[in-house]
Amino acid sequence: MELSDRKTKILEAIIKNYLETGEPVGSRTISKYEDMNLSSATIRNEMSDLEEMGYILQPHTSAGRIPSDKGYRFYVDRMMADREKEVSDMHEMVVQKADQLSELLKQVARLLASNTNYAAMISAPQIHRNKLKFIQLSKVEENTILAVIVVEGNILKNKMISTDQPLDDDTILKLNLLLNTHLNGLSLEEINLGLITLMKEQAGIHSDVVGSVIDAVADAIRADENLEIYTSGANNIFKYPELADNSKASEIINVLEEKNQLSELVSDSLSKLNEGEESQGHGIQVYIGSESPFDSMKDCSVVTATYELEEGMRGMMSIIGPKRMDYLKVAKTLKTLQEQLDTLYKKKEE
Amino acid sequence: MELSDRKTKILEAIIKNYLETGEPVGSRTISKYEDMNLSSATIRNEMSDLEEMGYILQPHTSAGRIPSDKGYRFYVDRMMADREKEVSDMHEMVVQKADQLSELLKQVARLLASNTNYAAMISAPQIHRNKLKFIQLSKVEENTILAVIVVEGNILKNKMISTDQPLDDDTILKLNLLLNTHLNGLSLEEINLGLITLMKEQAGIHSDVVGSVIDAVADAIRADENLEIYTSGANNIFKYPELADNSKASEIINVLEEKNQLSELVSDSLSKLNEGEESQGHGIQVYIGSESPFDSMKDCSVVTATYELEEGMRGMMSIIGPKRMDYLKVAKTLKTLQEQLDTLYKKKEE
DNA sequence: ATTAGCACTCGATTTTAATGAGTGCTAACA
DNA sequence: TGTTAGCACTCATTAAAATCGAGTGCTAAT
Repeated sequence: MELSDRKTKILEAIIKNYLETGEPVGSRTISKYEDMNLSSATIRNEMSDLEEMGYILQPHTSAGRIPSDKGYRFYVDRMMADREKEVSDMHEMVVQKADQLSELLKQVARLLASNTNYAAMISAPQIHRNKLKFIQLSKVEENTILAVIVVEGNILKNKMISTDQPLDDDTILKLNLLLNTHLNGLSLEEINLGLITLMKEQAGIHSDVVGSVIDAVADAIRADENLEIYTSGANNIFKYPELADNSKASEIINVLEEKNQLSELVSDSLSKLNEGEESQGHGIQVYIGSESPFDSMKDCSVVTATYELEEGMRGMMSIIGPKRMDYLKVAKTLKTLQEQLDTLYKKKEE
Repeated sequence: MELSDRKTKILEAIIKNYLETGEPVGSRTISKYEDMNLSSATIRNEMSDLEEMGYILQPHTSAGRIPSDKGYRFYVDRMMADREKEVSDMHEMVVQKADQLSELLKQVARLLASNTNYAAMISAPQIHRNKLKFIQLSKVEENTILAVIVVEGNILKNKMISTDQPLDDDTILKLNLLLNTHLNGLSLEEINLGLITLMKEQAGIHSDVVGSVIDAVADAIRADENLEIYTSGANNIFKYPELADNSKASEIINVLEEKNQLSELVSDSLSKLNEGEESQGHGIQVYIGSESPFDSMKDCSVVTATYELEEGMRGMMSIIGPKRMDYLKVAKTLKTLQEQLDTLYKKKEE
């Protein structure tokens, strides 16, 4: 069967109404719309077709219709297409510059949640081009030295290293030189066993220090493993009765708190974006119900967007809410913040 | 009225039963206990007295009795007193050493939550004796230098500083020397305006760099402001019907997620502990219902314990659950982890 | 092709009744 | 005088029944 213009119009009306009310919508309701000069009976017939086509469904016999995942998908795709419709009732939403990256991210998460009334999360940016830039050893205590490792993108890693014997300043200077001359500018792959052995040899009795430093370097470069994620507005889900029931709420809260599933989502979303699926504009992805990469979100929709803070430093933010979320507003909010983060970066550049 | 032995026994029986069932307990139930050779009528009379004295209350006429906050308090104090009763059915609860402090804390939070079936939180340790130990400037890029600041207790703070003109290695060395000779060993109070001005003068055209570094030092020393807190097991609250109702759950989840109230709790609890109120053994504090420092926890009990990771690095962990929580087990669990963290520290020392 | 009309369905809400755990009080008892 | 059996009463909870009404599908008329 074809999706006629009229069917489209009716489907859209159903979804819009359901988004607002959260209640199944009946034929009568639709027929009362001004620009819909049809009787409820006609609407019923069309609805019956739409149901057969899989766009809507009945929670039970003799109830109104609600959108199916397919129906939502139709709506979202359509909405994304004509995005010229600007939503203008945006809250004040200004990202303050923060000297701590973590503070900035927390702030953004909070903004997202409070503006949308859904739950929000944001991941710290992941680095892509991970080359070692710089190593600095310094003596902190008699038997303790501090290694500071700087990776491209100015990501830092600190490590305290205890030594058997006290090291004098001169030795530290030498080790510093040794490490920097050998390792600077290298990526993880380029630091091979041969190189490590060579350096250990040259370090003589201090080879254990070199070993520790190299471990720290490895940690610093693949920092994405312990991907930091910040969330906000988890309690917003209680505003939507369809999510507020105990077992569902518990599951969602758990996902938001334990974060490990979220980090999968981040990887998934980032990699999809990198594959160049930018067709849907500005890298905004929508997962509706069962489209989500994991089960625990099957009653929710997740809208994700990437952001780029500095060259190559990409992170992801997302909104988690009921399927009947206000997709338009959410997309708009995400986009606004995307732009703001972008601007913030540019300012920094100057 | 006096709390006779018999009243005490009955009160304890009521509370114990309520902790298990979560239901109001009636006179008949108590009278059936083997070691309680009294008829339900007698129990009723005693209960009536206990209610008058404020230890128990009726949710409504003709319902059984439940403990009041005062009743819980009585029970907890008593329980804390004879703590020789060891609970032995502890889960495997071994803290793995982690090189990242944050990983360690997350792990502990998770252990607490999974062992108790309540929500858990832990704060990163706060430093008390905050003296500057060491500053290291290094050049990272042409116009960027990195300042690493080490404070007593080996807390680190990094800051990237952009400069107007490029700095040569020699200048950096000089600034390093300048900063370290003047500032080492000083606390926040001791770094006064006079000293700062003096240093800026000596730095000549590079006074702005000195300024930036001093800012970073200030940040590092009062690091307690952005006190990190980790939570786990928030969804456990759904296991207790009296907390699982939407508005209450929402409030609790919110507190756990937004953390700022928790950090007040941390300060409160740490300062109380520092005042030497160690009478209740091992620094374990119990807040029952309205005893809690904030309203949002009025339906919960909060049990807190401090831990000490290294000399002077004290943090706080706590369990948040229903008033009818298993106080004994919770106290035991906290104590076990306290000890483990302690051991971990000692191992590190060797 | 559209629509008015009508019987029918079924979740939700309200009403009513039944249940039973628990109380307070009184009078009898040791 | 403290303890207890007995009884009338209360009231949340549960179950069952009745009612409501939004919504449907189908049919016959336009």
